[in-house]
Amino acid sequence: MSLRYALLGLLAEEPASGYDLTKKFERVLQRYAWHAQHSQIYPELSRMAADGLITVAEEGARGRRTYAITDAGRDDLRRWMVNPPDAIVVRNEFVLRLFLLATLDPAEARRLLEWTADINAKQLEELRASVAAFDAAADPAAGLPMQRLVAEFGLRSFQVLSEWTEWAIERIDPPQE
Amino acid sequence: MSLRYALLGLLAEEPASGYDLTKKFERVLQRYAWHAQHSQIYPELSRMAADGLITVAEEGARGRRTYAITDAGRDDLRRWMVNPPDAIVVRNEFVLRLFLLATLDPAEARRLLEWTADINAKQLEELRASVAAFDAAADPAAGLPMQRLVAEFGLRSFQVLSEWTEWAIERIDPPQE
DNA sequence: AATAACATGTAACGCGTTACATGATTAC
DNA sequence: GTAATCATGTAACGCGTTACATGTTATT
Repeated sequence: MSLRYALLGLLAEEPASGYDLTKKFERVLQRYAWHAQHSQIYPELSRMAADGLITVAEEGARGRRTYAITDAGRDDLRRWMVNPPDAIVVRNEFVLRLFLLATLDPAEARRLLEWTADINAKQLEELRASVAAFDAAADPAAGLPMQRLVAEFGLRSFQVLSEWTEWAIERIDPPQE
Repeated sequence: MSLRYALLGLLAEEPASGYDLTKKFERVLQRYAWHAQHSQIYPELSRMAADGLITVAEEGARGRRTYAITDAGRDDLRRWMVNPPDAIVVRNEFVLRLFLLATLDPAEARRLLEWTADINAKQLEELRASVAAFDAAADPAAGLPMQRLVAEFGLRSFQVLSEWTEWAIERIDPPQE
């Protein structure tokens, strides 16, 4: 059911088409929170419309259908948001590899960590740039919007992974080649 | 296919039964890396045995079957470990709620963050205790084993979430009740 | 004797991925 | 005119969850 609430949450910010939502998943949610492809999104939007959680707000060119959240949808979303489950369940193939690092020999483990550090550094740089652009444009008198709070969480998470990989590489057996 | 490699990885450390593996998932992997229940684990073990990646090493009381990884299994696992995908895909319902925090009013968002901080603090304490016990028993002359490296990643991740929730709560609109 | 923990199995259903399929509009 | 992007849809298959189902061994 998480897909449904991810979609509802995005539609709570602004109306969007299945195509728009697919792009948002790719650009943002996939790396941190949730993933879905268009083949899953389109049928789910139809079901959500049938359930009265969203409505077609506009029909555009190329069969584009822009959906908007309804009051019933907002209610449903709110209920889900304030009733989190008590167990945290995560699926992260990348972290799974970290857990199984001990099954590699030190040289290979080192290489995997270096790869990790690499792609992480790239993602951190991207996020840093977009946050900097946002901060430059923002009104310093106003409070931080929620989106900025979450971006901060992203920054700090990348930062930790970056520091940890450096720390771990230093501690792996063959200290240098 | 990640389930298969999670199981192979655990069996690479030591032989285990489906029951043992189910417990390991619950205790360790679920929170950070991967999740599976016994109903998924038992059939997968049968398939892995049929594919020659593991073998029944021992049959015990109550129909217990202890599996051990084979050389073919180690090869397969190694191949998977050193060939990570280039996109990071994460499913984390908890982080999804953080992304959708903006859909709640400030008071509710604050409550959700406080709940987050709470369960996070508990998990951090548990991990801290088990790491402290491990460090006390470890030989200071030997290098840190991989498992200790990963535990460090867990500690730092919890630490970041803890600091961030505190930071975010301070920045949410109604500064106090 | 009862309860908890150990131990495995499977059927039904729902969620998620891959692949196939089609067509319109925009930019070069 | 042709390639890229926009835009949607669905079938087949594989992965994951829930629920049902059964029996053994250890502890109190």
